[in-house]
Amino acid sequence: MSASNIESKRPKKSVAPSAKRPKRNEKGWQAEKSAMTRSAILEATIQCLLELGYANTTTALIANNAGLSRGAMMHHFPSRMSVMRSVIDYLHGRRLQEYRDLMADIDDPKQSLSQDAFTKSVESAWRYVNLPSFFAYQELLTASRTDFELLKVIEPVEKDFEKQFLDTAKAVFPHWKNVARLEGAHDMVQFLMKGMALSHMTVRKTERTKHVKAYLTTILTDIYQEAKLTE
Amino acid sequence: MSASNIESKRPKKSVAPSAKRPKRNEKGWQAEKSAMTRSAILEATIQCLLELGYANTTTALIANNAGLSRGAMMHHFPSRMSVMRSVIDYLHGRRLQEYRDLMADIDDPKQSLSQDAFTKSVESAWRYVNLPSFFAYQELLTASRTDFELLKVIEPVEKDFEKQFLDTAKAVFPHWKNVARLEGAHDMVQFLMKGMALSHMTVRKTERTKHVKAYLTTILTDIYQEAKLTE
DNA sequence: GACAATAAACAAGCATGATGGTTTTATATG
DNA sequence: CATATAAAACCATCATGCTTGTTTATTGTC
Repeated sequence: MSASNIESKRPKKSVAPSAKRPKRNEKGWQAEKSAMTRSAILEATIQCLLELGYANTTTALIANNAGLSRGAMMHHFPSRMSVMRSVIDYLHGRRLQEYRDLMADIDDPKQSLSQDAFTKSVESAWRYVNLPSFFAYQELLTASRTDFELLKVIEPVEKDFEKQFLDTAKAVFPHWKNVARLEGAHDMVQFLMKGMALSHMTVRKTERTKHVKAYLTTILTDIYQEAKLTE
Repeated sequence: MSASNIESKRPKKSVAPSAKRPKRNEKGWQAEKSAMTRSAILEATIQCLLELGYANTTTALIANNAGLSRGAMMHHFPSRMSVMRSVIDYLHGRRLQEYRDLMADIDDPKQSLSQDAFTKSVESAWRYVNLPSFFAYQELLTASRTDFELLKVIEPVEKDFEKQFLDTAKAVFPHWKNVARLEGAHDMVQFLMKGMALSHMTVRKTERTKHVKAYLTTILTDIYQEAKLTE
């Protein structure tokens, strides 16, 4: 047996989740620490999903990445799938939050929607599909195509997500009254962004991206103008 | 973990690739049989990719699906990666061919491009991203994000594919002179179709799909009209 | 003492690549 | 033509390493 493993087998304590650590003599210290550990495991899992993909995200790697032993991890999550379940829920909320943050303050409550508002929303949508959480979730979604267990978990979440996602878009554009047109525009944006994000553009990526985004902005403006006529 | 396959362990001879089988006393029978076996292995691999995903596509399952022993398979392809290499090349050609077939006879050589031509091309693009070969390739592409070995194989192929893909689109629309606009339109179509194909639309899938396709058609018409002005 | 958190060791299963051996086909030679 | 020999195709089995989930042991907290 040679020391072939470059990485230390010992869990590294480095990954302390970015939060204050509780003092040991406080009330509820144990509970809080437990929550922090859980959170660290979820973050570590997401990291693994991003760097290694779903298939290679093993329980050992998650534990190591979170800075604890595999046994400790299995104490918090009794199986690999149970970790994934929690990660899916975690990403569900996080992605919605990130989307809302990105889309905040776009529609001017005082006036009708301007070209500028659409430019901003397209840019936000593009940023959104480039977030780590998007790729991590996408990894789970892709795996669920051929993993029935995972599909059972992610399907209802996905359904709820799609609804809340659309509702958020509606909330962002309160001036846009024609709901059917708004939904159509929402689909256009999301499908385009997703298609771009998941395409391996081998040449002139930035220009093409820019061009598509610019054109999409004009499309949105057109749809909105037309929608206003049929209010 | 994966769906427990209750299939027989014994290789099934059923998967004879859809071609005439050569007579055994002919000249070059062995070579031809070898080619058929290789082909059967590639088809079996694609089948596995579709049904089980890249991670669960094991050499044992491929061999079983192709109707021969693992040993025999390892004779033709010395490693799992070598199978994937060949599958990637195989899909490369096949997908281009399928796209060309779908896009054949769209541009009327006698007249300018009609609305009908764009409707047809959008429909073809949609069919294209719903072919098995698209999903099989997508499985490989997704895996390559976190599998460096695979990435090294698929990257140059992807690059060549993108080029030939675009060239095909150009060849399909010889009347479309403004190349920059054509490329932009091509991107719009491909990103949209890809985004739709890879989205798990949980509600009103057919209507939304139909609506996006219809709107995309009008977009293409607009882009083309504008492109004609700047010829 | 009861319980939570952690660590370490264990057993079973699976996927991979490699080995050794058998059958079938091709080819060279008298 | 007959046949010896090389080459290709094929099959069964094995050793290794990895992953999972379980179990056993240790430490610290209420």
